[in-house]
Amino acid sequence: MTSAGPASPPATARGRRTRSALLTAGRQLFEECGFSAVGIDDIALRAGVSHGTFYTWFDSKETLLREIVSEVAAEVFSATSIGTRLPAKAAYARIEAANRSFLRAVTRHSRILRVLDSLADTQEDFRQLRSEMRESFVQRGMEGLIRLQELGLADPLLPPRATDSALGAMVESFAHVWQDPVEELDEAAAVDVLTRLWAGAIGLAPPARPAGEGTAESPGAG
Amino acid sequence: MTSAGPASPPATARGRRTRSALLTAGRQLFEECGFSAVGIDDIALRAGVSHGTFYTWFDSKETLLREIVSEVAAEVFSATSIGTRLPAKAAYARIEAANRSFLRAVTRHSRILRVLDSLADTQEDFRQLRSEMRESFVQRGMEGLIRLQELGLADPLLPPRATDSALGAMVESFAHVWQDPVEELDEAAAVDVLTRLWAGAIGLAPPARPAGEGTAESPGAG
Amino acid sequence: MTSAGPASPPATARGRRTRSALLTAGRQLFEECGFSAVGIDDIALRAGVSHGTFYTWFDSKETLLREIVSEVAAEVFSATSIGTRLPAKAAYARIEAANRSFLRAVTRHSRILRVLDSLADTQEDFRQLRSEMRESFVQRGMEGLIRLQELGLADPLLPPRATDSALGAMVESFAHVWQDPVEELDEAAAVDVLTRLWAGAIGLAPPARPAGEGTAESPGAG
Amino acid sequence: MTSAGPASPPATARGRRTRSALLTAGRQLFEECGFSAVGIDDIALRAGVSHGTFYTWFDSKETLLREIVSEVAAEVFSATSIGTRLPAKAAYARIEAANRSFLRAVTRHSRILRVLDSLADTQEDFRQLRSEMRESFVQRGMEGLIRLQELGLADPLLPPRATDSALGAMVESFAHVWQDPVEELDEAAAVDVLTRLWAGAIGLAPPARPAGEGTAESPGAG
DNA sequence: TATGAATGAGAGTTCATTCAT
DNA sequence: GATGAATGAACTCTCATTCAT
Repeated sequence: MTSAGPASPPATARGRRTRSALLTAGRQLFEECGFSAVGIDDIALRAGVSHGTFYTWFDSKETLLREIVSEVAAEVFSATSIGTRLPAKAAYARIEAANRSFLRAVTRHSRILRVLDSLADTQEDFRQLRSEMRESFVQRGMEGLIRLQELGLADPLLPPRATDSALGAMVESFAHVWQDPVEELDEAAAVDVLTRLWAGAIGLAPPARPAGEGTAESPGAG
Repeated sequence: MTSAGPASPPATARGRRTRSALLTAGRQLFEECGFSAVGIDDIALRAGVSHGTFYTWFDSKETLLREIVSEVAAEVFSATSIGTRLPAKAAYARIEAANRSFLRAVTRHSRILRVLDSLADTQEDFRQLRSEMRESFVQRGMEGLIRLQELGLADPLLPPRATDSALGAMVESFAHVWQDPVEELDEAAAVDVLTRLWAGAIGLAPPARPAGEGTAESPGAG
Repeated sequence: MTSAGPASPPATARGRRTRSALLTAGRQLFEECGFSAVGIDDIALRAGVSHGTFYTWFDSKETLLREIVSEVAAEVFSATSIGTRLPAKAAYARIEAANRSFLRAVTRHSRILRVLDSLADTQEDFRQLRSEMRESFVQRGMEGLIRLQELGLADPLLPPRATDSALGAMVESFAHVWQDPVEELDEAAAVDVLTRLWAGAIGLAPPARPAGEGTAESPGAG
Repeated sequence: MTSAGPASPPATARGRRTRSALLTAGRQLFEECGFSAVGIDDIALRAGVSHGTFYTWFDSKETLLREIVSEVAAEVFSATSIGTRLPAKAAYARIEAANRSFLRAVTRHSRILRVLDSLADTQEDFRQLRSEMRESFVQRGMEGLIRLQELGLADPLLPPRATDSALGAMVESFAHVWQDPVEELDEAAAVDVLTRLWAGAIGLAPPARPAGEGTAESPGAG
């Protein structure tokens, strides 16, 4: 009889608090243990409510994840449009800005994005979300690359999509690997390396005035 | 987890057959559905043996995966040493060879590597295996890069570890993304693009005589 | 079961409205889905009130059903006394009147009576109510039958209680089966058949004057 | 991954024993408490196995019931064909035989049939099974009645389907009511009354020589 | 009175693992 | 070695009921 109802939004302050406590608890636990290792009980426990309350606000564990992931996706999407407004001649700076913003977004959400990854291999809708996030970044890059190729500033032999796909993957993966204590770079240094690599890869010369850049040598020590 | 028994190696031909049927079935299923979605039942069923027989040969589902993954790791490790013996002057060709071999290895095992990834976030020993696989590739690259920097053939400002970490991640991730039908590159083209990007990234000039390379322009159309 | 509170009768017009909305909604839903398949949520939803309001008016789901069923029982009881006042000689007409009225009552409440049936098998108080409803009908019949036997108008060999029990069950069950579209009889025809069977069963001759009975032939077509 | 498998039939004696213990336990409990009040745990407990074992043999509680009910249905169907082979002239005896056999079958399975009833109101497949059981009995009766009408031995005004539907319902319902200690008839007496009523209802004269029937008067005392 | 949130016992079900044969 | 049955902890989800506002 009872339908799987969309678990309507909270109507009171208390409800709002509970709901967001569950959201937070869920996110933390998914990040710590992965999706399937986390039980509803664990989430409710950490949120400080009874396990039945979980279902007052979410239809299922999957629904909860979907909502968490949507928030993240929104942030990543918005990170994607950074640097667009810089003037065309500042190509290097644009790439740098885009890299910084993307690196930052991915880094902040690294763990949950990996949870998403693991589900994307199996479930269609998560896969889709995953591709969309990548695609939005690749798109921006492609447009830039094509313009640079037309201006004679980038290697014209590079196929734009594959190129940006590879370079985007580089930044994203780097963000994940970077989490582990193996590397000791601060954000500025990481962005610097990635941008340098990116620019070099597409044949774009770094900005003419290399003098006194504070960031360039610090990573050299690592 | 469980320390029931060491699940001794097969002593008969029949045993050998059964064991490897389970190994194969397990691998296929893990690739198709991921780790946690596959049950012992499913594995036994596909291997054509009964339920309980699984435990004659493996202590647990995890043990099975560990063995599967070890095989893959060995292959990836060996792919890592390719190109080492080329003479120092052929830097571009060495990178190309290394990329081809790594790309090929990762591509062949893409799905199972992703299963490994998803467990590595949570379980220490899988995480370790994962880093070792990466590290072995990064090591080779670093050595090469340092030599090139000493010879004045590569950008001396690049920090070797971070650089190779990023570029290695680029190749590996590309291999995964490449599986999906979005990109339409054959292996040769993919290797070409990746190597071109790699070389450009570290400031290494492509081989002097670029004339008449069959692979270079075909991807340019995409 | 629960003895929370007596759920006092409504003191305001608004209360009266709410209470009867719940009663109506409950009845509809029980009829549509059976007792255990209906949730408090469903009832409140259909009554247009909130979840918790239900308990302002009823102690439990069972209490609600009990009240619904009581109303029905009252109607069935009163249907039972029909035809009593006809003169003794019009035996056939009396039986016919009783059948019509009982058939009508049972038919109108067929679904809820079946809900009652299903609970009566397990819960004593519902069982009791059930028997009382039957008994009241059987009683009337028995009195009539005994008189007819004394007058030599009915088969003296028939044990009155068993006879009326069986014939009463016939009418009641027929009412339930009749709901399904298998049979295509209108009420008049149904009453006619049942009464004919009843009268024949106890050996009572149908009314002497059979001429021009409108109902007799219509069912003959079915 | 794992499919809802049909829970294959037992391959060993132990399996057979367990399975039938569950069947028996389930039947007893359904009869005692109704369907929804019985839990898997209860069934397993009474069968003397762990609750997980239930699912080795049955997919769900419903599956179990379906199997129990199927057995009953088979018995009732076979009870339906009794008396068919008696010679046409022995109409009364045929009806009596049919009634005895049907009454016996329904009586033996009274409780479980009521469980079936309660589910039939809501679930289509159970409803179907229920109608089929009734229909098979009604069919036999109709054929007999039509022949008797043609021979001038039964009231020609009675519509055959409705008549037999009503009379069948009478026997069946009587069987249920009869369970309760209200009535004190042995089987022979019950069959006698029902058959007498049935015969009378359709206008068939009882066997000419009623002298010295042992069963006829004993119930008359009740 | 009415509301919406919280509760928690308990339901059905799954599945890695154990074990007698 | 292989088999098929048994196990029971763990899990997701439901819902009648309570309660603060």
